[in-house]
Amino acid sequence: MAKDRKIDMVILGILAHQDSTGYDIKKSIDEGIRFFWKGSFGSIYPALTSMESQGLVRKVESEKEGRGKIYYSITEEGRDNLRQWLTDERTSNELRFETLLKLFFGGNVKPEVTIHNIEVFEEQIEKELVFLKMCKDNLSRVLDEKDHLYFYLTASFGVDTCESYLKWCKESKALLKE
Amino acid sequence: MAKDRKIDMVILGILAHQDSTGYDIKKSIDEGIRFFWKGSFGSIYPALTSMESQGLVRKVESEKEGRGKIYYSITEEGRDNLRQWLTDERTSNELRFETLLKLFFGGNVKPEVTIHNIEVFEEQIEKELVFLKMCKDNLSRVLDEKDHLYFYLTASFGVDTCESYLKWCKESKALLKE
DNA sequence: TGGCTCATGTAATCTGTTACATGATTCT
DNA sequence: AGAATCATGTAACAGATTACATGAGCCA
Repeated sequence: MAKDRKIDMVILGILAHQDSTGYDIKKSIDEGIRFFWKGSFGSIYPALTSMESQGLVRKVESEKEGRGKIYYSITEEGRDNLRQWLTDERTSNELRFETLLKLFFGGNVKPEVTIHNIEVFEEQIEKELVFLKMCKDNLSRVLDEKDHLYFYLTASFGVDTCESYLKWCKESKALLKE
Repeated sequence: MAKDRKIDMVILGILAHQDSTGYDIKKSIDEGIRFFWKGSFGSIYPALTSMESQGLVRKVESEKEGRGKIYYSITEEGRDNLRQWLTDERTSNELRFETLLKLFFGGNVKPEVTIHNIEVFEEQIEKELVFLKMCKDNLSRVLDEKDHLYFYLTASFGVDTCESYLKWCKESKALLKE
């Protein structure tokens, strides 16, 4: 049984879609799931090494001696592992919003400080929303490919959530300005 | 300058509202901010010890030799630290939703598996929503006390967000059932 | 030639969780 | 008396980030 390390599952999921280098994996994370997951080189490379020794992934022989670039491919055992995790009901969902922490403790500073904090949050979310809408839009045009419906639903979640955040920001600022 | 450890700020924020024991702090976290923040005894007690040696909190002389129970109080330096953090624009907001990860990689299993995962998520959120609505409701009746408006806004964020999640769940399940 | 991005990897460190150990107090 | 909850604390470990070290390939 594989460890419960989530980065392993992220990597397996990405490799199940297409062979990738560690560098590619980092990009896939940053571009595809950054709204709800992060990953650094410092976790990706060691994970690849340990997963190779477990037989979950394997190095693809670099054609034309691509030198330096190391592509990884998922093995059948890796796919089994991935499916097992996907089927497992135990799922942890965590929010870690420092903005909400600062809001909760807002009574210790002037209301303007909290209003400003909300505005900073608002700007972050507005940027994220632009990005997510673009993803959703692009995906809506290629829904014929199997995996894309899932990518689309994920992007939709992000869009809906961000819009809900922004609505709350406006209402809260109004309440604080009273 | 204090470390950037977030648990320290959580503790300072709670102590700014009222003197507490480590045990109380854990309860406050679980009851007040669990929607977006977690904390365990294993992080709270060591943090209290180190913050005392930094002069950010101090032990309250336990009247009547309360034996065993150790109340902490925030110091002026602690308050300064808290306000400094509240005023600092740098704020990290992170989602870590395993459910979305499983959704994103849903192409590797039958649609029913993903639908079921969404349903599990839905149930979690429904429970959380009941709790958050209760908090919001209670707080709406005591908005006269200074800090309560901030608690109320935080609970509102939770309610709005959960409702948005639930709407998305319904729509996504419908799409997947096609 | 200089700078940017591509690309891999390691070491130090941080932060926190889990599990355990221990015992007091309160409720039934 | 026994169970549940209150209460504090430690040790082992997990999981990840940051900064660093290193160097290739490409473009202007």
